[in-house]
Amino acid sequence: MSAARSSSCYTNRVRLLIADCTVDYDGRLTAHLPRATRLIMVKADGCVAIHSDGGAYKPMNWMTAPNLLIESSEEWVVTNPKGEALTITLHQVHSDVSHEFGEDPGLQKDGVEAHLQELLAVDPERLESGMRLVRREYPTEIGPVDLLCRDADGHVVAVEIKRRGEIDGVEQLTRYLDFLNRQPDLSPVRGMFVAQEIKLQAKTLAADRAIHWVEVDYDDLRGIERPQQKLF
Amino acid sequence: MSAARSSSCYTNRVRLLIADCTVDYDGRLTAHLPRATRLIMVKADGCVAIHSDGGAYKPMNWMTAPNLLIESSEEWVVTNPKGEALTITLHQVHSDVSHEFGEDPGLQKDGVEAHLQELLAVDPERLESGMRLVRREYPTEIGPVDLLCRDADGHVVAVEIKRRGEIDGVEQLTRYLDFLNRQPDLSPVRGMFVAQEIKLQAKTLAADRAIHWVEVDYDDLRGIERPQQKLF
DNA sequence: AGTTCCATGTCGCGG
DNA sequence: CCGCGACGTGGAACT
Repeated sequence: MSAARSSSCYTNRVRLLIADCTVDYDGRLTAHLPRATRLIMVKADGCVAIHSDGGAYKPMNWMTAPNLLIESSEEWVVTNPKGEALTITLHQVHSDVSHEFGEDPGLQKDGVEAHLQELLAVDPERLESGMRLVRREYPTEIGPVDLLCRDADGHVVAVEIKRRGEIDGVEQLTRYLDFLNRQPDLSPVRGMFVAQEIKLQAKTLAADRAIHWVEVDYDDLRGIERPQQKLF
Repeated sequence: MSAARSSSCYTNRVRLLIADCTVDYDGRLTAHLPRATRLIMVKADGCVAIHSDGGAYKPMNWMTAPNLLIESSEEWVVTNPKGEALTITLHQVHSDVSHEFGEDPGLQKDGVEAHLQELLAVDPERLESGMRLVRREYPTEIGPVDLLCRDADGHVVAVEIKRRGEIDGVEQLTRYLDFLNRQPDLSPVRGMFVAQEIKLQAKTLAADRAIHWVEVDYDDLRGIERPQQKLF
């Protein structure tokens, strides 16, 4: 039996196999797929995904790169350095094609939290008059605070930024405040919860904990970043 | 131009299109894919996924069911009831095949949190000497506590079980404790946070709130479940 | 339908 | 490489 060895030797190539197969995964959990017809996709980076005809974009089983694919006529064994293994038993192959893809220019995104944070770090006065940035991603024992600022009076303000303001964001900020207020050099620290849109529940909880909240308009902020756009 | 209308009219069928395309998504955010060769997958439930040749199983862009696909020769427009839209402009179609799949028997899983809970409910002494189970899924106003136990001294212990212990698990347990401690027949209730692996931050927060934490070994627990395996 | 919570989450960034 | 938090999280179970 000749076992072809192939890991990261693909180059911009996707292989699509439609086959009657049985699948076993043994790794972070144990899972088994009884025999049926499915799509097996092998991407350029060597990752393998087994799709059924439904259930959205998530495959039923998969292995992410980097991994090693040992392929014989009836069985594929995919293993990775973490000790996970995926075994695909091929009962009948209906189709096996592969296609060359060029380099992909990649996805361009807009409107995420990181961008909001950037814009507000540049101009904290948007949050409150006289606000100055101390540090972005200010570290604490239980995680980084999005923005640490000082207000017009020189008092420290911990700012938590979300795209959408929900109750767990207020919880997160509350935890930061608990820890920050134990540091004598910072205390008293007050909180500010910032999002494009804040749910009523979150506003209520914030108010109850004396945390100010601010809804910011993303397009307004962008306008500030590129004011020349408004001149024409 | 004839626009074919097709939403949930597929039956156990997957369509695979390999095409030079441009993609725009406008919904929860705005995203754009410049022109390149990609795989477009349409599943039986009408969901659409656009894959490049790398980057694990997650597609670069997608629309989950239910949605409406309006298809012309050069452009596909996928919309859903939430007002999101995916527009695929087809510059050149290299391949367009579809395959009939039978009914899929579905995935069989093992090793998830529910199983951990079962094993610990059978033998709570694994958590602490003298621990006895009062009830699994003990109901509170804000949700069920995984295990409610009594320790060797007869004090009530609320146990939260996770596969991996992170900070929000500690938050969840804290909320349960708040509620449980308001019940005079139970109070004082202490918390115990249990997982196969607990992150340092979660340990820190738990310790800060006087919540004990225990890391358990899943294979050990299974060994207890099937001790006969060890006899041979 | 709305909400909550799990997930083999995946992904990207900063230390 | 690990730790941490965001994500168009997705998806399932439960109210």
